[in-house]
Amino acid sequence: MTPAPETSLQDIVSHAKEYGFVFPSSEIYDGLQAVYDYGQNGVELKNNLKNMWWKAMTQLNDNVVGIDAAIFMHPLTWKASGHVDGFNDPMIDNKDSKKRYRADQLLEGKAEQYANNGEAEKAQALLNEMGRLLGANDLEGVRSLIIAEDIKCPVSNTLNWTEVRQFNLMFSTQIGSVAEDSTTVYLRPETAQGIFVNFLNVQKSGRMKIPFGIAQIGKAFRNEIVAKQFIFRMREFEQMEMQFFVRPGTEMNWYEQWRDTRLKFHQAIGLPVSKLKFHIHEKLAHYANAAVDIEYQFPFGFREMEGIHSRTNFDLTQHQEFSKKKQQYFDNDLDENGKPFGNYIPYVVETSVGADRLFLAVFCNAFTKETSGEADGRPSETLKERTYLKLHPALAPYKAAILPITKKDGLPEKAREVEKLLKTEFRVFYEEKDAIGKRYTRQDLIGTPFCIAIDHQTLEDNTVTIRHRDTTEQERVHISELKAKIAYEVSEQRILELI
RNA sequence: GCAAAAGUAGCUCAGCUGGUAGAGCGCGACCUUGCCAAGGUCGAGGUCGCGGGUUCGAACCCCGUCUUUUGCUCCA
Repeated sequence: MTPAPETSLQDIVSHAKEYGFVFPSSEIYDGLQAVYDYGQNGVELKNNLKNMWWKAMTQLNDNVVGIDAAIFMHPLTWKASGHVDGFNDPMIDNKDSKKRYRADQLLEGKAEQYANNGEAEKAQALLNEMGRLLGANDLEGVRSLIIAEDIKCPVSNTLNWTEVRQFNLMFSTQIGSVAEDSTTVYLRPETAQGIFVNFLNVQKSGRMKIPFGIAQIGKAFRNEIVAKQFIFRMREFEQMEMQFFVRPGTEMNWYEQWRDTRLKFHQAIGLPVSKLKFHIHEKLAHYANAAVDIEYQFPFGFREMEGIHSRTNFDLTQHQEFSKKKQQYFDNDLDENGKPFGNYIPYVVETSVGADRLFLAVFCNAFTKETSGEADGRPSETLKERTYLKLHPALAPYKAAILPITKKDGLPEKAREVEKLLKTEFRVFYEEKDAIGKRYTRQDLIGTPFCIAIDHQTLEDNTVTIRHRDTTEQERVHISELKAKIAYEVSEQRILELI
């Protein structure tokens, strides 16, 4: 067997759609850009991944608990986090140079020119007018002002401007049925804030002692300017985040520890070391004092899959300020002088992985095309291509397929007995139509690790064959051994033990 | 957002200088079939992305529009 040439993203997208993993959203209406739906097999794989992550966080760590916060949050949350002000700029494009500018910066630049020419009053008037227009959200007015002030693009030196557009990261909607009484709320752009605002609730109700973590899986929404690369960047996506609260000064140790633990997780679910790497952030966000990405080698290159950030006490401090509620923790542990560490706002180490990106990584890695027959020098007609998903058995949508070799002589009845035996423990697939080879192939394409064939010998001695997906090899086992054998192969335990 | 290319059956595609649509695979039924996409018979499935225009007549020519892909830009 020889490995096929590098698979393209196109192959992945096609396979995902053809075999019920990922569909474009609203496809019958021509689709909705950057939104995708998970199909019948995709949802199983994604659920399995989320479940593995959840267990790796909460079950393996007695000081990590989970929550499920609402998507809607009080609007002040996003003031405190910086998402409202920091991520809300009026942008304008010059049609000739194709350059994009911040409209407010263009006007401020002009005002500065006036000031430098000794026309301070004119400068102030311009800034006031800009402030008024932006405050009233009058974007057309801002554009008119730019043209009236004869502000040209420094590259093309023309006034050929597009309209001013507000590039807001967040989606907004209204709470309250009557328009006048309604309040603008946002669909959360990250799940982390739901954890921060519940920090004290969890700490107190769970009697949690620092260090401890809060984990959450949930949808988040971002109004991305362009969306590309399939489910890698979507407007609606799912995050798996854990915020770990630590004593100030210890954050770097925890940061390093979680960074290594998270890498082990990705390896444990089957992603090869060679396709994973750390990418350390040189330029840090305003809230972080250390940050590293775990990148996976997608068909379009190494890209961020998970971020591990040391977020300092930025978020809790912000929430304390905006909510006027103390976010302190009293640390009873004793320092080197024998005194309690006392009150402080904890530091936070965040691990944040995109469920959809993890799905894509696992799917890309599992997607395997092999050709056989070439190496043994036979004529090219004997060349066979085989495509299968080399998913970790614990992640596969179906754990086993039950296939009577023919659909007569009582074999289907016998096979149904085997199905009944297994279906309460594993998700199994029963099929009796078509040739056995075709049925094997169908299971390969969706990543089912085991095919159990029922033949005439089964009727005599209660043995079946198990055919392994990756090797296509078969072994004969007694029906009574089936459950234990499959249970071992598909067990989550074998993954968790590696982390 | 800009530029280029492409949209025909579930998938991959063919369809000549304009004359009202085809193949392979897949799908469904039946027959045959003892292990890696098996053979046979029958069958379902397309207002050719959408909207206009030219023409006696448009999948094909023209205009617009939507979607996708690739490259640039953006990713605050």
